[in-house]
Amino acid sequence: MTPSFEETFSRLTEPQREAVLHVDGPLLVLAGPGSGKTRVITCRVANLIRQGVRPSQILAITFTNKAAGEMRQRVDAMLPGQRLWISTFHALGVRLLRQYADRLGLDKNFTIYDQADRLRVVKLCLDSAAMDVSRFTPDAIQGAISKAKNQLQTPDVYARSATDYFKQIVAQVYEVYEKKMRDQNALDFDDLLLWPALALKNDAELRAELDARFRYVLIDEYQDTNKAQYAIARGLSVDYPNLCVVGDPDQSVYRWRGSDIRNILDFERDFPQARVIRLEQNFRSTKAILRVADHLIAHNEDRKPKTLFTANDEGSKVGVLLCENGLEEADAVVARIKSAVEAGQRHYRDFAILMRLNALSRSLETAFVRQRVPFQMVRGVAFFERKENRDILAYLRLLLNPRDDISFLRVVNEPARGIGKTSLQHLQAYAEPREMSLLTAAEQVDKIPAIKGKASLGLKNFARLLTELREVLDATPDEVMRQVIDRSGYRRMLKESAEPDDQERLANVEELVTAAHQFHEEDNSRTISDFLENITLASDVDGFDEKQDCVAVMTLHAAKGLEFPVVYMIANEQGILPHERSMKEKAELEEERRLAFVGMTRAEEELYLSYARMREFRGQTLYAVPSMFLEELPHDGVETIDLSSSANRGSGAAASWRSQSAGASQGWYETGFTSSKKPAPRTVDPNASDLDYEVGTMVHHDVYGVGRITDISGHGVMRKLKIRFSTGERNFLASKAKLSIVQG
DNA sequence: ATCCAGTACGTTTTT
DNA sequence: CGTACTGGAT
Repeated sequence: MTPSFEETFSRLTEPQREAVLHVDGPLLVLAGPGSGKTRVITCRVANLIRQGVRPSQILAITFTNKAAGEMRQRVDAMLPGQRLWISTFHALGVRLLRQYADRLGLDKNFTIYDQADRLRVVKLCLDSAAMDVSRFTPDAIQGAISKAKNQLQTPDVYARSATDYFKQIVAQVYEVYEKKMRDQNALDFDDLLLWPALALKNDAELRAELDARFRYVLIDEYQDTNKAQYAIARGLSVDYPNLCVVGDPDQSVYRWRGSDIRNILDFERDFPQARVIRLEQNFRSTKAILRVADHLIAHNEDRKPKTLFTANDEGSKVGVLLCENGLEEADAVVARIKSAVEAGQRHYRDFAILMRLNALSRSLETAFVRQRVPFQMVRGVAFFERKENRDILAYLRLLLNPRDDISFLRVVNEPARGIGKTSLQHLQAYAEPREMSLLTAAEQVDKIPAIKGKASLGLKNFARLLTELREVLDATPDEVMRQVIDRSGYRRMLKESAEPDDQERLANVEELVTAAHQFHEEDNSRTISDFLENITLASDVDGFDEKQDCVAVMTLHAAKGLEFPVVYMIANEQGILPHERSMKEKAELEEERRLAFVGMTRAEEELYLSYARMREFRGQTLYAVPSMFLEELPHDGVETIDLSSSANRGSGAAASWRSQSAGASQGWYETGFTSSKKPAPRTVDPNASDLDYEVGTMVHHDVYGVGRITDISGHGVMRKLKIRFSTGERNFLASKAKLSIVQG
């Protein structure tokens, strides 16, 4: 399927070939959007191997695991069976830290804490240090710590530079935070970069060893590297400065996460002998799309100008769609996609809808369900963030790392074991001075006089449960998980619950087991520990499956690196794109513009930018202002299409609404067109499932047998059915439950 | 210890 | 409009 090296090489342009044939010494490839970057990187790796470089000496860094997987596949197609190291920076960090754990004073079974976990840790720090930080949110403190780590600042270094009051508070918390993390044998995302970076800096021997091991280093999306990542790249390229970085400053969109655009802008200064190659021919988009995107990005002052060009067709003009409100925008976009597919022009997989905020996905979801158009929300991680799944994962983490107090606290009373807040306070008071994990303390609960009765018994049972479960850790990942779910009582808790949502939770937990099973099927050497690591390091796009024939919905950030025949960018309004929190500083605003640029350049043939006259926000409907970026497009390059209901009604209604006061807009709000709590009439809201349920319908369920629907509530995917079986009444989600209608 | 009602509070973007 | 957390009652 994938063409051979010769075939691919023969079709490359001159600058592309130049990049591919470059072997030794530093190389900077400035690759515009759609410039065949992936092809060039893959070919270059293949060429290195053909030139006699051992695959094990090549390290390729990608931005997501998905990109890593794809590159591995492509290289394998050209040169089958070669084992080279392709991963993200974070995955590289984990592997190095596990391998060199002893040398760095780490326990190699460390747990990786995500955003939510580290916030818990910060809160624990604030509690235990009894600090008055009411002026600052834990989140702000956590953010400051993360930023410090991105800058390679350890607590002592940070403390020295802490000038203002906030920083002084952060410095104190940072120190306690680090101690807690060490006690719990946990590392956060930033540590996965910080530790390797510091190790390379401080351990000359280790640095030399790794530098020699990875003689050829290749980094994609280099414009989005931060200081720690830069230090890693640099440390691996001293004795063997064969560092090839690929990127596009105009696509740098992670400044807020510590990325430093200077890394790419200053590459030539860091490596004066560097070869610089520009890839400016675009193979992806039509002339019309490229011209509009290029015109927009030219408004950024802080950039290296470049000339993008394409030999592709002119194509149709970029469409700017005006809608009445967010709901109609979602409906209109989905309807247009649907009719294009039904006209036989396109497949659903040809379309992507891109948005600035995840919060915008809700109205889209309803529109998709209502119009019965298949779609995938590219937000793979969300599933694992559901409470029930996090609980099960916490059990597993605690099994693998008994010192993980965060996970302990999460599940010790889930399901309820009669262990309340006060008992846990006693437990913590016992454990802390003894430098003991909470689980160890629980094992010796008999020595804690303050805890007695039900709580004492509960803790003992919990400790015993974990000891027992630890014995099954060698089983397959899905089996371990099943054991956890069953023996912890979690399954029973959900199964016997009367809560309507708990049946869905049970289904989610089952799905988690399936995921673990599939993970093991793909490669049966992988363990439960690998599974957890995989989930934690997964990015949103990792869950995106382009083979499925459905419309892809994702954030602009997630869309980086992807391409689609037709792209819809929604909510092009001031405050959303650019985001209101990024409008004050010029540097931030320019990043927003780059984000818009990234979105627009994902499109191959058609591009539409929509915005609404009114947008619902925190339950209130407000007038929206079109994005300033729309004004920055070439006027003759776009075609405006008014889809708003006022235009369709052909009245002057829009003008009168516009002139109305806030009080009048409240009246509009109450008419039920926006966020009315009243369920919409059934005629405009067919249910999510193909089956038409009504109260009184007799249905069959695989587990409970035949029953009668007694109540229906909710809409779309959240449509709920109450069904009375001979064994009692139960609630189901219409879209999830395995039900069939019983005739007669 | 647990449950519930009431309220404060908040929204970028993510490895 | 949600949710996440608090403080009350049971």
